[in-house]
Amino acid sequence: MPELPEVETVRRTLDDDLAGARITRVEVRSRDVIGHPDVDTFAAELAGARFTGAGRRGKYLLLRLVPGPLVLVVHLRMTGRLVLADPADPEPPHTHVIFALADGRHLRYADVRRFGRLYLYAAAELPAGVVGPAGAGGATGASQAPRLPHGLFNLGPEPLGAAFTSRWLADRCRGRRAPIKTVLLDQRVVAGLGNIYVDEALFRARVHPARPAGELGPQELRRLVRAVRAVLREAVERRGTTFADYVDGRGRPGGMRPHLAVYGRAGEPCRRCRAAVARMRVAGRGTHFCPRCQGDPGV
DNA sequence: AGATGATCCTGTATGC
DNA sequence: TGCATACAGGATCATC
Repeated sequence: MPELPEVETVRRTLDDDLAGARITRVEVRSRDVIGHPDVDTFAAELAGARFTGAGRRGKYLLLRLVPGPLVLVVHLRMTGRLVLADPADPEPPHTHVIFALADGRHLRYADVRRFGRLYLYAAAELPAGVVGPAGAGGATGASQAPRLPHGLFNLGPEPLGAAFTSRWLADRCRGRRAPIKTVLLDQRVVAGLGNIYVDEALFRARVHPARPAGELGPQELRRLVRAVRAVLREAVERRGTTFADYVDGRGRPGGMRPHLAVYGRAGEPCRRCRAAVARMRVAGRGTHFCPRCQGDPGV
């Protein structure tokens, strides 16, 4: 499942490999993977455009192009893959979009479950810089942001950036009885965490995933912010986690999986205390944790 | 208003 | 052995 480290790894590979490449033709085989605008406009606007660089916001990949400037926004969701390949290479199953490049290569979008989406925007339509926090401190209460087309317009701070602080997190947790895991998975709170790294961060911070968010103390929140940063930094360094589907822009799997402490390790010994890693359901998600290191959910 | 559940989708794993 | 069902999950939408 591509989360921030996986998307960042794809970004880096494509930023290196795609810069300067010009699109000659766009073939959309599955119309439902194009989220905006309509398919014909999407294909027509991109034909002839040239890639200038790759960015990322949360789990969204942002491929910049000229003229326009345009931004091709890609969300891989669960099983999406964006891979640059030689057309002679065997095509992955469930290939839905092909960008033929002037140099002969193909950028392919494949997605078994077809949950992922591709969007095309004029750069001017996208929020400038960091979208999430309104800047002014203590802006409690109603965030009067209107409901916008999709999540990209309503993202919280980057977890590896300066705006993601224990104070920010504390403000989002105050008074909430929802499990802390639910809060951390909310992309409006912090942009880029998914099921794997949330479980890993909670383990590193020694916080039980089902703890009501409003009951966490300042020290726990500080630990959590540090743990989120540490986990994501290490995962980026190891180029992401591959279970079944994830590969980077060159088709290579990530190297983080053997280093995960709890995710996917139910029944195996905790790396810290040797107690069996447990699995439960929190916020409708499979949740992995160490019952000894991460204490009680309640109180 | 905040939280929960259904929805999308298909490969893989489990159950009988 | 084979078929049927459960499960995985990010984000969105409907419904408490």
